[in-house]
Amino acid sequence: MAKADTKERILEVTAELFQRYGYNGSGLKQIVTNANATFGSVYHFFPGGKQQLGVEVLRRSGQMYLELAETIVGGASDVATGVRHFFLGAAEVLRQTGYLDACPIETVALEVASTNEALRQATADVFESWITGIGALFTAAGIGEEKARDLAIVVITAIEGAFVLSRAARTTEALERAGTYAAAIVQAALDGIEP
Amino acid sequence: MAKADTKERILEVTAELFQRYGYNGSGLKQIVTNANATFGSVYHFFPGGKQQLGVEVLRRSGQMYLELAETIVGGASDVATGVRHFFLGAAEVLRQTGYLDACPIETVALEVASTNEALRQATADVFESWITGIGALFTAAGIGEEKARDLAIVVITAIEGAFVLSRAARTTEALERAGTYAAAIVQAALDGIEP
DNA sequence: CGCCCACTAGATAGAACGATCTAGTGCCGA
DNA sequence: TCGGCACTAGATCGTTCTATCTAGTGGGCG
Repeated sequence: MAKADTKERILEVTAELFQRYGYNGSGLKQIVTNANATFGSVYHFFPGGKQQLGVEVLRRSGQMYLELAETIVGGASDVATGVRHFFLGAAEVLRQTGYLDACPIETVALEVASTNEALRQATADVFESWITGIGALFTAAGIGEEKARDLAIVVITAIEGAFVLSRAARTTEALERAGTYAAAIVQAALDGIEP
Repeated sequence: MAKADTKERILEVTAELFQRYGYNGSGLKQIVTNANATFGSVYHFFPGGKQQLGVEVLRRSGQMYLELAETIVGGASDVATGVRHFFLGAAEVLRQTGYLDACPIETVALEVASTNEALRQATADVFESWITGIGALFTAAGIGEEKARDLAIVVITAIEGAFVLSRAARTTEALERAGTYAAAIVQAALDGIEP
């Protein structure tokens, strides 16, 4: 067990720490301790240091979270219901983890937006991949491409914003309300109503 | 000029740094330098250290931002138009500051949500005051109290989420799209349509 | 005038930060 | 069997962090 892929353990632990405490709040020392690794290992696998580790973690977390979203949203009877399920599922995870686990890249995105171009670009790429991925689900449900992109942006902004309020208040109220309205907006688009 | 209220200068500078770089990203040294103050001054006015300074800055910024929102939203011909104006105004400010100035407390809120109870409570109080304040504008426009609160939550989550995407992408697209849909939701409530 | 206290000034402590370095371990193929 | 290389181990460097400390300065009030 101690030998099992050190690089993988570092990535997993860092992803968890970033999600909970952000980039500046996650020290290399804590990463090394939690991953049962050493400084040598970190700089062997990530010669670019903390920044390179950060970029790889963001990419990885971004892809995993998109896959989760696609599974839940695409797995429901219709996309509007799927969107609703995703918000409620996120609320449940947040509550069960003591309001620790929300979006895996949001905190980092805000922290580095104006201080680290490489990391900022990584977070921008992740959000764009989410917009494209969720938008594809909407077009597959019969919504026009341009409108599907707009809807995807609205749904993603809603959940990101709801995470902020819910984590601060330690309440799932924001996620529940935002989920209701996001689902309604998607339903209206399915019904062909213009915004 | 150097004598003019040192405490005020510290608060102003810290508010600006928090907004742009977050709590962990804003060092006391940088605060002291930018405010043309000294460590002694900071610990004289804020004996509780960085945490106390943070709490006061959050309260202050939260109140100022609410007043700005109330002015813009309440100053339009109707609240739906006001909401739209606020999103577009925020987009303009963001663009003009090189994607630096978004929400004054959002970054800090995410950073401290799981690490500092006093600061977390301060951010929660600010968000709650926003919900109450914006909700009051909606009830004044003829919307029922319960629905007004839900609408306020949705509008605030929308703008917070849009700030995340817009700062990361260095584009105002998210703010514009979220603003359009947020205004539409408020308009629907004014028209008496259920979500 | 002269004292007092709010405030300034900046050196310094002590811990944590990211990063680098030299040794050393152990597996794998020739 | 042995050489090489991927990887581990952890001491250490210089910096930065928050916080504290002593020594002052200066303006208003008795």
